[in-house]
Amino acid sequence: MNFRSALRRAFRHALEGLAADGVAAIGPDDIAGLLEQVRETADATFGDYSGTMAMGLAKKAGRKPRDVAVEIIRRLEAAPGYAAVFEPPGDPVGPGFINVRVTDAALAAAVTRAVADQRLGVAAAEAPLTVVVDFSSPNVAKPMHVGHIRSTVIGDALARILRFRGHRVITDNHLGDWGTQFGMILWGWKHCRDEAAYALDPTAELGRLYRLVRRVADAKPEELAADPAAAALAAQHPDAAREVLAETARLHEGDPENRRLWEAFMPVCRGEIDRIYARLHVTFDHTLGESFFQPLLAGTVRDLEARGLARESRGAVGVFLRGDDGPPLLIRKADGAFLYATTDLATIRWRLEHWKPDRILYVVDHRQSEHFEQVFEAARRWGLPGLDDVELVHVAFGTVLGEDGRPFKTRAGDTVGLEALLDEGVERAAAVVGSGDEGRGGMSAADRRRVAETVGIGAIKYADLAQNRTTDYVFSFDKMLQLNGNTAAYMQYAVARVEGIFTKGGVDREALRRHCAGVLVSDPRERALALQLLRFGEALEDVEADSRPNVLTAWLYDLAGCYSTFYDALPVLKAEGPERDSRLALCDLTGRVLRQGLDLLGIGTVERM
RNA sequence: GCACCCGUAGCUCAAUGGAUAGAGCAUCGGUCUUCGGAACCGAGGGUUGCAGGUUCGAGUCCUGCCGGGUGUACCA
Repeated sequence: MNFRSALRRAFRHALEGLAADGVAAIGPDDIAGLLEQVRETADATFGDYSGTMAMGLAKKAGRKPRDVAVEIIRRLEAAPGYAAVFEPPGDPVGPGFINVRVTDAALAAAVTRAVADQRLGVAAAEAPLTVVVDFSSPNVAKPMHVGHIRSTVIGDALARILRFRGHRVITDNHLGDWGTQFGMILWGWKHCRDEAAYALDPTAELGRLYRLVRRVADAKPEELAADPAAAALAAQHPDAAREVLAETARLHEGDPENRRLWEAFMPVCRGEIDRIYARLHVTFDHTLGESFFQPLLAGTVRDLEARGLARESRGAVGVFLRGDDGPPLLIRKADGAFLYATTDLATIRWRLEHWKPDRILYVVDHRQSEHFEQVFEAARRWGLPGLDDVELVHVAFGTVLGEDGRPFKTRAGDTVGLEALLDEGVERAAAVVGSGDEGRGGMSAADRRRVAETVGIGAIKYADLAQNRTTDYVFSFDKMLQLNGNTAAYMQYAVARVEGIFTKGGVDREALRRHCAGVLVSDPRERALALQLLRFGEALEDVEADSRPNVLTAWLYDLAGCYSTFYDALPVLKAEGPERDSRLALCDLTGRVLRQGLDLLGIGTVERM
């Protein structure tokens, strides 16, 4: 049961009646926007939901806002299905707020049904869509670092949530496996490889070559001053930057040696990132990297040229989106190599042909917003069949900062490796887990390690997801591992507390779910908890609307708060009869919803911690 | 130069144009003979960077400033 959806249906009926009766000129296209003004109240003293459209409609109707509200209310009460679920709205409040309260009977019935429901009372989307989620997409030749975690964690959460909502979700890791970074490794391999080191630890050696050559090619004085090896190499090869690009171009042209090296290096690079995905419990339906689309690139450029969208300029080929003055979107370099814009355009076409999506989400750093604007615009002008009906969305996110407010780096100024970051999170979590009450410990060393892994990884993910993704965020182990506040550890603890009740009480949860006669919502704290539980589906709808997982974390945190208040004030195991069953059912549903919600965020839970 | 993003409590952050701008941390106070106290309840703390404007209503939209970040023709 989604109360908000039910109430919006009733409001739709009321507003259509208003239009039909000539009270206000409301067109069919206006209705959806007006219905968005039906939402939960900011303060429970106003009721559960409110409609605020009367104030806006007043001018259009040429009447006072309160009069319009009265007209809406009269039709709302008469709407089919309204009275079965909601109390009569009464008079408008203030300038024209229409406040609505769910009846206790309807609330109790709905929460009782949710207890017996596999989907916890969450209705699936009425119109399932095919959604491609393009996320993570690291450059395989570079070590994964803290910057990759946001795309990976946010993208995975969005995919899980959309899937639970009933959409057909296709996740794709669009690996950077064909760009200049490979030219760096190829050049490094040819000029300064350490074969013994490569035989021992290929990943580390490729990482060393990448870091070394990047410094040589960039030739920034301050970096070279700090790195004598790079400085010496740079002095020896003043033309390194150009040579690196040449290696990349040769790879793209099919040069046998570079191709052979690429094929040798790829499994090494893939193994490295797959290990991290396994640890994060992140999976993909497809991993179609840039190299996969490489055969399509020449045709993409030709097609865009043939349609008069792209043309040669200063030796390169670009799509001029803003006339001749603005910078073009380059799709082929003067040396013949293709760019990521080329790949992105070819990828859109390929996805359209093979997956027929309704929506494609690109979970990528906000710094690339201009790139995506241009790519989306170029794709529209390209006139690909079916593209007019596809939503292309850049799900942008901010930078990860250190506690000094600068981009997150080690003291030495290097980017922080993702694996080291996860290790530190788990290590710190182990210290926190170990500090708990020994009396109910009894956990083996293996259990404690498992719990620390779940809590540590969960803390890192949750901290990222809990923040509005559009802003930069400050990475702090101390804050994310706090046991209070909106953190993974607090949420996981809430789950463990619920588990504890059933263990201690020896309650058969399956039987409870089947036989619970009815949940009671007579106490305000029971009522508040029940209502919050039933808003799970609304929270997921809101996450989808703006691709914002922090809406779900905030809702889960509120749920945990409702539960704590309920549990602190009212006896559960010590209650008797129907009241005991009712409260146990609320506990059971809370535990399952918290667990499901965390699972949708890609975060694990434990039975004891 | 131009474009985009950001500026909210001491700190880290919330708040689809709605009602009294909310949490956590920190500070101070309270509850309870612990159904997991890793809890609960409460207080103080704000001219939402500044100045205008639109609106019944602005942290949110528009304009101009100030401050910070990012991007800006051949990296991704």
